[in-house]
Amino acid sequence: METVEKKLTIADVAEYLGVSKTTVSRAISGKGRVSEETRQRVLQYIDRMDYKPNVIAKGLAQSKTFNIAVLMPADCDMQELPFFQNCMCGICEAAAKRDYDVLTVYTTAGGLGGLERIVTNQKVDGVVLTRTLVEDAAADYLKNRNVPVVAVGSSADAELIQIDHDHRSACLELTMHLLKQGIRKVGMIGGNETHVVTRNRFGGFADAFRLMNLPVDMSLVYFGAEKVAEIEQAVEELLEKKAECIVCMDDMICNHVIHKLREVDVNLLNTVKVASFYGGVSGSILAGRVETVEFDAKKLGFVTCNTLLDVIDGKQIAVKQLLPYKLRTI
Amino acid sequence: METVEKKLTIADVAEYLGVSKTTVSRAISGKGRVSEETRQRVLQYIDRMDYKPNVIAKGLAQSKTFNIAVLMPADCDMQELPFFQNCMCGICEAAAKRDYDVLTVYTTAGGLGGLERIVTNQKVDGVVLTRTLVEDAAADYLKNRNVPVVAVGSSADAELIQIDHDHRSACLELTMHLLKQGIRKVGMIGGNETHVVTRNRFGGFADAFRLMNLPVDMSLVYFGAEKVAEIEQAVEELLEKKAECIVCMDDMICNHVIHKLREVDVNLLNTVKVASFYGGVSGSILAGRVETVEFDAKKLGFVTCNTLLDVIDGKQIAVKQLLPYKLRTI
DNA sequence: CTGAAAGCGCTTACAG
DNA sequence: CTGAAAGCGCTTACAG
Repeated sequence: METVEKKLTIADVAEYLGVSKTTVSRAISGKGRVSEETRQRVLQYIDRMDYKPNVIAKGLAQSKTFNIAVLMPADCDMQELPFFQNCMCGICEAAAKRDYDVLTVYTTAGGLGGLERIVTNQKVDGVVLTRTLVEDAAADYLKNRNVPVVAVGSSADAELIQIDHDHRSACLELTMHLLKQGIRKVGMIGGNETHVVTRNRFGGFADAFRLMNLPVDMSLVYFGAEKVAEIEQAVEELLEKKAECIVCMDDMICNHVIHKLREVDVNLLNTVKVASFYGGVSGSILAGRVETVEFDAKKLGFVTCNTLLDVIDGKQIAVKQLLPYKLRTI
Repeated sequence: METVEKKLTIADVAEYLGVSKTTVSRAISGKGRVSEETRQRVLQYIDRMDYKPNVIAKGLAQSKTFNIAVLMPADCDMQELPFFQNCMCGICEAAAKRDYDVLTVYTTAGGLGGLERIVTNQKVDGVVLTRTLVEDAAADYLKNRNVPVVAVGSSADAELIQIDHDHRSACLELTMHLLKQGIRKVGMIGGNETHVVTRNRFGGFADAFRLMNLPVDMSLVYFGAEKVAEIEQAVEELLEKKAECIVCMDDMICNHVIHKLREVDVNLLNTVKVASFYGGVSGSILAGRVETVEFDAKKLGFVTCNTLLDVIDGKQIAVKQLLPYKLRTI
């Protein structure tokens, strides 16, 4: 019933049109001179026949794979998952636009995971790191092998090409926005203090106070709030200390802070301001007047992937790129 | 400083050893006769030199890619994410073991997304569907193109090879376990009633009552509980109706049920039993004596991938495979 | 058991 | 502008 028609090859096209494979190849790729007339005949025919070049063969001839690998943490927790997922989505989108595909490789912190296999098997032209560590075995491995790498987020490694949102400036601007409203008792709840991103955000926070010639009250700053109980505890203390505003370092913290505030008093959000870094994960829970800096993990992935492909194409790339952010009230 | 040594090829190996490429190829692949002595010399040399065959070239020669694609929903919500993520992890693990790699393709319900590109570009040998729909454009597309497909979960499409946990038997056994303890007023809170999995689980629930010659009290059964408020509402009603036990359809429901029960009375878990289908997502929240049926999304992915690779290898495969489950108290 | 040769489907100097 | 030929790095009938 169903005939499995065999795939058309460049040879078939050439034969039918009475030209050489060379000519067909050139007409398609756009490299090398072909008369406009011949080009049109070729393009028209392949369009009509729905001919698609075999990317694998093309790759072999050019010593390329048209694949990139994305290193995903195998050990990330539920909170971080949406970030990586959105990031991945953006990467795939950018890759597809340039006819690249994306191989997923899982690694645990510090390990190489499936990376070695994929590299020695020569299945990718480059790699994007979605998580950078201080001692990054994967980054080192790739550097030694001369495989193009770009990282999502900030890394201390000055040789590693990296793309990140400008967390410091963002937090500076967010805080400034609060201070300019006359708010002085600003609380902050953040996660792991050793993370680069946490430090950058706090840096911006402190910058704002400095610019306004105000002291930052460290008794209102809480780091390491990773569990619900810790966050709620911090909120309680901040309320006791009469904080006028709470700056949250991420979605999860923000959600718990809002939840806690409402639990204490449904109308508390009218008096205590909440500000947050917001990845857009759980918008439905937020409903008050929350000042946010919005980040777009998908766009971050998109830009990172494009940068990697530029590197693969041999373009000169800035080592560090910072993406813009927007302030918004949600 | 750093010399970029060019990759060893089969020709280099052959030349060094003074044999033909054919022989080297055969020694490595194990196909075709080669004297034991020659084979050893080859294997030893390539091991010493750390030679790895170029998988792309191998693929071209065999008209294979050694890639599979995994279709991921671009529009899934946070609750479902861990399932897909774990599934993906298992798929990648199984693939790597057989020297395959995994391309990720995002699709929105009903669409083809990047699938078409990847198929016409001939970049994969098969596809795993992580979500099956009633009207599945992707499944149809692949079927028409004769590309091997295997689905995670249950599908109504009788031609589609599918792997799933045995939700019906699991829920039967779980419910039976409760009934045998003398519990009679069993409540159930489930999600979207139109999902195959929800129906299967409810089917098992009802089966248990039937086997015990007991009626199922539908006033204790709640479907469509997707929001927190709905779940909490259901819990309240079940408490009013003096339910002795609440069977939860998934992790999220279970977490909210436990949370709600504790909120009403910290010790309520001692009197009201909770039973749940459990993917192991947020164990830390669970702490009581909860009867669970545990499912392992990672293993599901692992098995599914292996099945797909078997299909690709031309093996005969059962259309439907059901994975075992375990009852546990956590 | 072993090898020369053709082939997988492209690209790209090189020559015309 | 166009093409014959060699090459990318493997595999695999076919012949010995």
